[in-house]
Amino acid sequence: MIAGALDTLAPPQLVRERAFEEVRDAIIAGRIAPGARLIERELCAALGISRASVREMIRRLEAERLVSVEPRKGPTVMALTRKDAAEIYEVRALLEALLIERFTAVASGDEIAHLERIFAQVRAAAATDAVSEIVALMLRFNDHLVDVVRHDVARDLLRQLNARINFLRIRAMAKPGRIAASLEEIGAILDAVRGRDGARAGALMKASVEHARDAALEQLATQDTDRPSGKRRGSAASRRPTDHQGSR
Amino acid sequence: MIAGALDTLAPPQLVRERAFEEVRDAIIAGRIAPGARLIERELCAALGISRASVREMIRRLEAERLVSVEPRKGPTVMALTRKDAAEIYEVRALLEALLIERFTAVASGDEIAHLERIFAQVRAAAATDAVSEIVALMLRFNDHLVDVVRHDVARDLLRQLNARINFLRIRAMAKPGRIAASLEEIGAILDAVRGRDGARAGALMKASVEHARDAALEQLATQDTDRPSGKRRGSAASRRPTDHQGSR
DNA sequence: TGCGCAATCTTGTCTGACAAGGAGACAAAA
DNA sequence: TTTTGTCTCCTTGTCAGACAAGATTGCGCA
Repeated sequence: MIAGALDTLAPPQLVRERAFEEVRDAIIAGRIAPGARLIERELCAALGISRASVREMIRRLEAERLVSVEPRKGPTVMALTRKDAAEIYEVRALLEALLIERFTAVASGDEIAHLERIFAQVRAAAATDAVSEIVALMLRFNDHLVDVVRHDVARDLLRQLNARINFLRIRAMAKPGRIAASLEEIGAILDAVRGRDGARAGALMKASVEHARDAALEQLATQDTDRPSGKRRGSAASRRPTDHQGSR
Repeated sequence: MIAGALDTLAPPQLVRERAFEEVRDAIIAGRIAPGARLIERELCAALGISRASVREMIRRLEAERLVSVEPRKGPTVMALTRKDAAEIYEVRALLEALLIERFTAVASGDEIAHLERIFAQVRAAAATDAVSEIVALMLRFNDHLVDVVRHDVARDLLRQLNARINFLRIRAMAKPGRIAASLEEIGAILDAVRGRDGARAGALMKASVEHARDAALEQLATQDTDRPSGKRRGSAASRRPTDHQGSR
C-alpha cells in the first residue's frame, strides 16, 4: 500500500484559477482600492491573458462578493459597508462557535496541542506587533479547527466571509489594546477546550468574535458612509485607477 | 424633487444571467440528475447561446457549488453527500435561529401578521399534500424574515444553501408525518414570536431545522454512498446524459 | 477476457469582430 | 449661468472560429 506516502498531484493550474487567486489576493490585501473599477483590457494586459479568461475570473469574484458588477458598467471592487461588516461578523461568530464546540468534543490530545502551538505563534507575532501576521495566524487557527472537525460547508463559508473582511480585521487589530484583548480571549477559549467544556468554549468564541466586531465597527465608524445610496458616485477611491503594480 | 416617485429600472437581462437561472432551476428541481455531466456544446445548443456565455455561467454555478468542475473534465451536477447535507442543515439551523430571533425583536405587528398569513398558506398547501408547494412556501417564510430583519449576508448564504438542499427538502417533506410535525413546530415558533420571546423562538427554530435534518438524512440513508471516493465512476446517474427536455 | 493504441471528444485558451450602452466634452439654447 | 442636445470615445456583452492538449471510447489483438 502506497497511500499516505505520496501526495496527490496538484492539478495543472488553469489560467483562470491563477488569475482569480492573484486578483483576489490583491483585493483582500487592499492593493486594489475598494470602489476601483476593474477594466477588462487592463486586467488582460496586467495578467497577460485573454479577455475570455478574465471574464470567467470576474464571474467568480462576483459570486464571492469580492466585486460587484453592474451590467454594462463592469466590476468594481466591493466596498464593505458598515452594515455588511456587522453582518459578516455575526455569522462568523455563529460558525466559529459551532466549530470550536465540535472541536472540543472530538479533538485528540495531539490536535489540541497543535491548536495551542498555533496560539503560541500568535503570541509570538503579537510580541512584535506584526498585525497582518497575527491575523494570518488566526486564520490558521481556524483552518486547524475545520481540518479536525471536517466541516466543509463551514470552511467554505468562513473562507468567503473572511476574504471580505480580511482588510478590516487587520485595521481593527491595529487598535491599541486590541491584540492583548484578543490574546486573553483566545486563552480563555483554550482553557475551556482543555477542560472539554464545549458549550463554554462556544460561548466564549462567540463573545470573542462579537468583541472583534465592535472594534472593527469603531474603525469603520470614523469614515464610512453606510449605504452607497443610488446616485452619488466617485467617493474618493472609486475614481482611482486600478493598481496592479503590486502583483508580479 | 422626483426621487422616491420612481423605481429604478430593472437592468436588462443579460444572456449569461438568464442562462444561469435556467440551469440552476433545472438542477435544483432535479430535472438534471445529480452526477450528470454538463457538456458545453450541448448547453450552447439547448440554450441557443455561445460557448463564451455558457462558460461564464458555469463559473457561477461552480462558485455556488451547484456543479463541481474537474479541470479538463468539465462540470458535473453536484451530488449531495450525506455529510454535505448534514452540514448544510446545521448551518441553516444557526442562520434561521438568528433570523427569527432578530425578527422577534424588531418586527412590527403587521410584519408578524404577514408571517402568520404565510404560515396559513403553508397549512393550506399541507391540506392538499402538495409537497413541493409546501417547501416553496417555507422559502417565502424565510424571505419574509430576511426582508424584515434586513440581513443581507444571511440572505445570501441561505439562498445558496437552500439551493443545494432544495430537492432533498422536498423528499424529506414527503415522509409520512413530516408535514404535521413541521406545522406543529412552526406553530410553536410563531407563538414565541407573538409573545416576543426571541430566545425561545430561536431555540425552537434551531430544533426544528435539526429535526428536518434528521428526516432528510434518513431519506438519504437508504441509497447514498457517502463520499465519491477517487476512482469509481459511473454510479448510476453519472452516466446519464443531460436532460434538457423540461426547459423551454 | 484483458490490454494497448488510435480515433474522437471535450475542455482551456486565444484572437478578432461588432453592436449597444455609458461617460464625458462641447456647443447651442434658455 | 444653467440646462439641453449632440457627438465621440470607451467599455462591456456576445458571438464565431481556431487549435493544442488532456480525457474517453471503441476496436483489434494477444
